[in-house]
Amino acid sequence: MTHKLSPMVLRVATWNVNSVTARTERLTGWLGTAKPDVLCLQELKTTDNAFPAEQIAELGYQAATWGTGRWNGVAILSRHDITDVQRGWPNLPDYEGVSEPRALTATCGGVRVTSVYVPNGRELGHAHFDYKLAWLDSLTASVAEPARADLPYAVLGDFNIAPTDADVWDMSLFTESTHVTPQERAKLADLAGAGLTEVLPRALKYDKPYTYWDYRQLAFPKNNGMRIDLVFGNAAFAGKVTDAYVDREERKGKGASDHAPVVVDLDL
DNA sequence: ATGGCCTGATCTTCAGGA
Repeated sequence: MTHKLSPMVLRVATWNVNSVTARTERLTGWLGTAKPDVLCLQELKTTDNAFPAEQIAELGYQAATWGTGRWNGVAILSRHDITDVQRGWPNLPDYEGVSEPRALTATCGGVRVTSVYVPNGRELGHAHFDYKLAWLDSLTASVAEPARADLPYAVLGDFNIAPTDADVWDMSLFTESTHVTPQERAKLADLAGAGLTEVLPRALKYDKPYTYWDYRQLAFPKNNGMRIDLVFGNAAFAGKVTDAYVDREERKGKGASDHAPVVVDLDL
């Protein structure tokens, strides 16, 4: 009689919390109910010292953070030991001379993950849009090695790009806008070309798995959303996915982030 | 029901978000 080890089930998620300070209660609540093993966070909007590490630790989570203050900021939370933490990568582009905290990589729970907050781009023709494209080029260069590795690896986060027209509630409103241009979408194709496959989430309600709804104009009740929080995994990661979904329930109610978490379940 | 912006700092006004 053979003895078979039970498979390692792992839940990995990503969530743009739009200020971890304003969202601490929401975050701890979601950790308690969704119970992710690994959670990538974006838009901390605070410093490493002010990150609510104690509240996170009470729930059994370690945290690696890279936050410098008012804008940006990324983190990786894990119920397993976090090792090999890397802030950004070599040749990470600056914006106006500042190296912004938009990417953090770490190994935990048998997977390696990069939490990314891709620059917004602001407007077509803006210097920030060029920064966004250059930043994505540097991301693609950085994943070349882990994309080919045997260790499951994924880039998760707020890409500020809707991969297809179907990922926007009304494309007629985006004729001269960032987030939907061929240039931006080509960068996602480059990421796929480097060996990372997109993990597509299912929707918990309606037909579109949107991840972001503006706070204004009743966007959420009307489901005027966008799918801009994405997951790209290498073969060792993508091949082990058993389910993926957008937790739109977390977008409901008072004190919600304008983004919903994306959850990926793996059977390693 | 899920309900007409939110957050943090430059702090009563603004930049940035997307």
